[in-house]
Amino acid sequence: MASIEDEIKQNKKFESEHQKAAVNIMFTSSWLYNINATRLKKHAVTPEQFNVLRILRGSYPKPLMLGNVTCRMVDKSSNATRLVEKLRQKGYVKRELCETNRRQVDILITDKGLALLTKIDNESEEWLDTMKGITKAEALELNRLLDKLRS
Amino acid sequence: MASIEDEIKQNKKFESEHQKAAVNIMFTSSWLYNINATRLKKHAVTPEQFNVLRILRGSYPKPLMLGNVTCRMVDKSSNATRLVEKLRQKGYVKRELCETNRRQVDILITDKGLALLTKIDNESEEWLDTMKGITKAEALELNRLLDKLRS
DNA sequence: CTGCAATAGTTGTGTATACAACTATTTCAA
DNA sequence: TTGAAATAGTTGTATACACAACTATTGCAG
Repeated sequence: MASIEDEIKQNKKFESEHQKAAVNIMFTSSWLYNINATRLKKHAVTPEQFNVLRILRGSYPKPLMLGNVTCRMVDKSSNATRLVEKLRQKGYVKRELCETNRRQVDILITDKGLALLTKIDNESEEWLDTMKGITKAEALELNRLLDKLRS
Repeated sequence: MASIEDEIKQNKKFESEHQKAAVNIMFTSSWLYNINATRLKKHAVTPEQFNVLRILRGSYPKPLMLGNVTCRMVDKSSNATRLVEKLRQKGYVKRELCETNRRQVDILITDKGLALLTKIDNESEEWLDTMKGITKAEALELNRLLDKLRS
């Protein structure tokens, strides 16, 4: 079970190589997402919540305002508010009202949040295995093609 | 704004080309999805509903049982029931109880559903434009790399 | 100053997905 | 023949996203 035609049991050929590539990207993304979700499930966080935590670690020890979390997310959305609230309930992040600009909410990852990421990092060899179907040179080429597609 | 690092405003480099490729695939998938969703919005169907309609057209005039719709979907889910119900309410599909196996529900696209797809096909040049950032040869290479990654 | 536009975030509604528990029907082995 | 397992689909609950309407605060042009 390798080709995208087999994966989605498509009888007819795709209309074009370009259309096939579009479907292939979305299908492969879904495949990656599900592997990731399964791996994170034992820690009771979703891929989206995990992504937010990594963004906050990238800024640590400086907090990030909510808008700067949003614009760094893989899937942009207007829901950073609700994602952050879920993480706050679990004790992984803190919310602080900004003194100098009272419209703004600063988000900071807690020690508990950092510890969770460290634990997940330590067991992420299996996750890298997911990507080992292609060589480093091929990954490089894949990145080049995807960047070019979007430009 | 081209590279994936810029898109998600990543300060540090990725740990590896492989990890970067994983993020890049998911980001590009989200980018494609949103373009597609916007294009379909004027017809009041979602990309998921559109995908189901195309699957049913692929089988037309033979109906497909629900399970065979599910396994052809880009995003597998246990919700074909609910997607089909939305399409039925809009008059784009019909549900028929199968005579020979009463567990099974056969789904058939209606004339109205076929007409909708035809209309959307006719205006899909803009959608193909989305993919024209890469050449046909590059699309072919992209498909090869994605299929290899998943194998 | 003053009030309008811009900025930052929150929330309601509709849609979709993940998972698990559930009903109904069919198959098949003891 | 019968009852457990397999198959096909439905539904409840939790999570997340898209969009739009909303509050609150800040900035700035006149």
